[in-house]
Amino acid sequence: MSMSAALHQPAWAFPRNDAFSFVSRAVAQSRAAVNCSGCYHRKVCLANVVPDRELGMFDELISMRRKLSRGATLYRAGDRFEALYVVHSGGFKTVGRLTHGEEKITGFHLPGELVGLDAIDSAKHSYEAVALEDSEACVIPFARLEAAGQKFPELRHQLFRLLSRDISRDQGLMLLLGVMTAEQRLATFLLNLSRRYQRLGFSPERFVLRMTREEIGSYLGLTLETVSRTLSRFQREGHLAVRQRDIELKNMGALMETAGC
Amino acid sequence: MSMSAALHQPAWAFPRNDAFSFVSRAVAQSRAAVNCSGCYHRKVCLANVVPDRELGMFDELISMRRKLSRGATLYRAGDRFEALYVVHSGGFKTVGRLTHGEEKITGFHLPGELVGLDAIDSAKHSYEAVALEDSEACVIPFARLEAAGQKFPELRHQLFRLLSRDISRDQGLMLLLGVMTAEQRLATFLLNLSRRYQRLGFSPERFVLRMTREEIGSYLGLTLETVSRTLSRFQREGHLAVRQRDIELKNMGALMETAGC
DNA sequence: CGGGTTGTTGATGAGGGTCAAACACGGTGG
DNA sequence: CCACCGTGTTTGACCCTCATCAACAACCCG
Repeated sequence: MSMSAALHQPAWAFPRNDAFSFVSRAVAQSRAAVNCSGCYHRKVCLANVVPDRELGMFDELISMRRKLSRGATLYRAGDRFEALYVVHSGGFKTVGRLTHGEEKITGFHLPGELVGLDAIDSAKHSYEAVALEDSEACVIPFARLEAAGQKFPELRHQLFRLLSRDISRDQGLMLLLGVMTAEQRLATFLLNLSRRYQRLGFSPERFVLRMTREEIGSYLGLTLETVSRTLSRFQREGHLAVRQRDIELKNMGALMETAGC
Repeated sequence: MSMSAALHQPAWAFPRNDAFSFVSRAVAQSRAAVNCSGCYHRKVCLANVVPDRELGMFDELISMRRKLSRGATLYRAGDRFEALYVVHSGGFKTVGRLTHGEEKITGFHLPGELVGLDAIDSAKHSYEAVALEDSEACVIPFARLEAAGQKFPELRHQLFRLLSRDISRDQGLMLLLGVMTAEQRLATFLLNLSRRYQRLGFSPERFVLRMTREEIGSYLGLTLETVSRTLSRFQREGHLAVRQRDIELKNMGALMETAGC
């Protein structure tokens, strides 16, 4: 598992909210300037199945990029499903609501990841996607994407794979919620984040959590207090160092041990 | 919500294991005699997007039907992904395993439902599918299905929808596992089963559980004792009558109340 | 610099897990 | 036919993890 060569600067050093947004700075504020060919994420995104020379096709597919400030919603439960979204910068959470009002976060989504797949079936969103910080999302009208799939079998297959991956991911989370202790859940969560940051070219050992303890707790089926206490315990045991949202994993082996993988 | 006209006899009266297998009796034991046009389930199955006169296409698509006796596995974790399965008779559970050996059931699958969607991404099954009782599953080679999708946009769209539906389902279960009490989980579970039986033309009020308390517990993130106790409590409160695996929901309203939907 | 949000830590208790005993039911074989 | 066994279920007693309530500290931003 080699450190990505793309890691020019320590993620640790990034001020909050800048860890990813430097990418978007480069493409400026315009909503129209969507250009997959030059996108920093094209290798980890939906577009990565298309050979570079055909990336122009995506520039037509992706009509625009939406900018959302922290707390703004990409879509709400009940909204008509019209498009999928690829996180371009920042990050999102998807939130499910039980009719009684209790909320639970069902996923965190980093750049390059696809959001909104659950709504294809009923043509309505049943969850809500909220920006964890100032973020950008590329809008992919689903009808157009499906049509493009007609011409590009590779793209179609990739879509199937991404849907399938979401199912696997959710089933993993179900396992976590069903059988793991608080320690195991948190260790698993941190290691998962670590892998995803690494995939994006950041340090897998040091990163900035872009969600609150409460949000982590909601995702893991724990209270914020338990999250905080468990983090403290991990720190006491030397597995990691945590200061606010800055995390340094000092002993990934031990974390894997406690995570049970 | 009208009772289905297909309900000729009370599900209650069926001896165990016969609730669904009468269907398969009719098609005999042969592995080759797969014929969607005459299938009892064609209206609730993948095939339902294709007009009746084109159902013949499916008879070529679905190469065979596998017969499995109780406890037999349809596929194992690690198996190469080659086909999806539609439950034809009986029922299946999908089981996930944490490396440490702890198991958790991630889903129960009744006739007409699709199994194996999680494996498209990695081309390997990461879970295991086991027959809950003597069962049959139609085998749909995925490569062929994808190819057929090229010609039938309706079919392709339906596939996307089914994948998406699985995601929704899993996210619902995550909510359940993350925030619900034991009572809420069990009530939700029973109501969900009820709906699915109704969809198949059986009574939504009286049915036979085809899984053990332990399996229910595993699915809901509870122990078998808690499942048993909670069922007893529901019975004491008059919400249902339970004798072994025979369940009669006597007060669906109250159950919905406690389920919180 | 102050008020709001977020995070830490402690004390207490409840929901549900664990362990244990006994029962119900469906075979199986004498 | 009944004794026997194994699996599945019920119920009780006890205990542990994590939720709840509460106070306080740290940080952030205008």
